[in-house]
Amino acid sequence: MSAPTVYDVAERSGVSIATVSRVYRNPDSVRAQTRERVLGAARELGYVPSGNARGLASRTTGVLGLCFPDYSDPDAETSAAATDADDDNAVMLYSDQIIRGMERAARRHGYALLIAASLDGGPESLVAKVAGRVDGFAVLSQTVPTSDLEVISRRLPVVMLAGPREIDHLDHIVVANADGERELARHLIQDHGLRRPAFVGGEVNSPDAEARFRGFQEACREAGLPVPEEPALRAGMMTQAEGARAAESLLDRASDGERPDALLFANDQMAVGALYALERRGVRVPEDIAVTGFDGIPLSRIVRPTLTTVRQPMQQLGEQAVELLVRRLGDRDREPVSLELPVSMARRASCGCG
Amino acid sequence: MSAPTVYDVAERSGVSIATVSRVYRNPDSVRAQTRERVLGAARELGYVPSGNARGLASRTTGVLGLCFPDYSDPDAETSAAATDADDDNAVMLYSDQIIRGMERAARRHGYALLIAASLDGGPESLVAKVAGRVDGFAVLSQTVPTSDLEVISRRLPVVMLAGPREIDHLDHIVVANADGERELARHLIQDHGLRRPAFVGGEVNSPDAEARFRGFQEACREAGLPVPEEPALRAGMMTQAEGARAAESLLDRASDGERPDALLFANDQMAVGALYALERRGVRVPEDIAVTGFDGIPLSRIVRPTLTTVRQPMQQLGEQAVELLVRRLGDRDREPVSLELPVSMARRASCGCG
DNA sequence: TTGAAAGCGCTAACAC
DNA sequence: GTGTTAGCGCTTTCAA
Repeated sequence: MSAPTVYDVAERSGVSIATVSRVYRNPDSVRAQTRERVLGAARELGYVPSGNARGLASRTTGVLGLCFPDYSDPDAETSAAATDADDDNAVMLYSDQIIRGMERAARRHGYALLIAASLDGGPESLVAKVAGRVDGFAVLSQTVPTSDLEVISRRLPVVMLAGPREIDHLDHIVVANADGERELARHLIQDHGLRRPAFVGGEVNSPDAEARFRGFQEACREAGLPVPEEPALRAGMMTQAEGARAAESLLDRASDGERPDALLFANDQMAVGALYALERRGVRVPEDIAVTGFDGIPLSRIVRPTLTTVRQPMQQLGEQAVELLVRRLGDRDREPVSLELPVSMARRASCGCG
Repeated sequence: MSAPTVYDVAERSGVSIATVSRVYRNPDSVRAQTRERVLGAARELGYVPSGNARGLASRTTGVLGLCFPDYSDPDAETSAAATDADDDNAVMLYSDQIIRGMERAARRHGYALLIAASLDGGPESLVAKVAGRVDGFAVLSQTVPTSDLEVISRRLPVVMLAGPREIDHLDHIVVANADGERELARHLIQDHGLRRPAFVGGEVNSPDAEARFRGFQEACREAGLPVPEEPALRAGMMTQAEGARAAESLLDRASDGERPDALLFANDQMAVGALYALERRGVRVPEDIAVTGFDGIPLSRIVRPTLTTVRQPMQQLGEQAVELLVRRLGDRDREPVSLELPVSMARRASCGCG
């Protein structure tokens, strides 16, 4: 009593397996009466076509994939307002937004979406699993070893998301990190008259953080301010805890005269952590010091003061990823493209705009 | 030059296809030296094992699925605070939370997650697609015709989420709708001394909304208030727009003396819509009238006044769904279970707790 | 430890 | 319209 197959359905409805197959793949190519008979038998038997067998025979799966890292911030602080632990789970992460964007776009094109967060493994790794079950997939940068992608991308379309273009024959989408941070810094300098901005970055190998730093540098240059060679500080994980530490260490480090008048963080998590730390030390934001983030996570709108930041269009990123995959599926030989999605600035209270 | 297969790898590394297979399935059963040779050949060739072929041969996919309806509120109003359209996309939907919960739990168990939102179709429907590619899957109620589930669940584990138990041999998880609403109403009546609460429900066939209404009734009964037979009003889609309309119509309908002093909505979306409508009419919340929702969507914390509501543990729902699936995969004959997840109340400003 | 061979359930020519 | 017949690429006994 194993699962019924086309053979069972065919036998029960007195047709050939080819006809059964047709009923599912192309109903109109079968006489209505025959079709009903087949469908009837299928219900009675509890027949469900095997996606595997189908995929194997037709060499397509109708599924697109996404590999992403686990983006949750393990040491997020609970804000004063959000006393309920449950609420923190309601914060939307990058991955959630990308998934949403991809799922919708995929649906429009008739695909389902297979998702898997990174997990290391030998030959039988995450990617392998996803790669073997989809027609094409998107990868968030730093999720999958480049060498694996190198191999896999020879066999199916892969689009790289939000990182550097590690493999140049792949489609690739980034957000305008440098542009966004430049505009943000320019706003602080020009509109708020701040003169001693400090940028808190991430690790050197975080391309997003580095691009944002470049934007910061450009704004300094434009404004005739000293252009730092390096971020004032680098955080490893870019978490809230590290943002808090960074804020404190930056205040401690400097004598009053040279204390920065603006802290530009490479992401919102750090900026939020800094906000808490500054509050604890009685430093007022934005009166004593301005604080900005990057990403536009929902939390940035909930903290007090609300956080001035740059919104990343993550949902769009997901949608575009699907578009590129679908397009490449349609034409394997098209030129690889590299898209840059525009970002938009959210001027809020933490820079003095609120 | 089609994709390389085990045969290609086998030939190139001078072993049999069985050995190649073993290298991927059970590396330790192959001599280290042989293994390296195989792996080397695989890289050179750009070999990626076909999930389809694998699934077909082994009758398992290593994938769990989720079918959900599209939960986005098409006519959500932009709140005064959220002037930027982008921000609205950052609101986390049920589906996002369930997906997150399922993905994490699935990952822990070594599964990937296949997701697909409802879309209608003939024999080649959404479910069929998902069902054929997974080892088991969860379905949000009202997403898939019961008759389809009936058939499919004969062949693989299905767990029903957040609805009535349509098929009694299936595992099933609900949240404590009635309990939550009862507690909420009790709070309004006992702690805030409100005497004329009105419940705004959904369609009769929305089991969640009905369960919440039952909770409301119970609270009225307990308190010795008149127990309504029916919700004061029923909304079809339970959107913000309908919530706004409901609030207005309820105010218009009653003369001042019998105007309700509390509006309990069957979900947050409607409650938020009502908040906007009341503000437009100059009715103060909670001074003139209390408003509550149900669900605990992030927006409920962002609107002003903040919305008193009942939080649904959607992420847990996803996690539990995976647990049930995994358990059933381990033992097809276990008794079907029906879990009820506890909810928790969020007392906020819109009921006067602010 | 490795190989040979028989499927897994379906699709896709190609006949009829 | 419908049936026949090869595979699709892998796992899995069973032998060696």
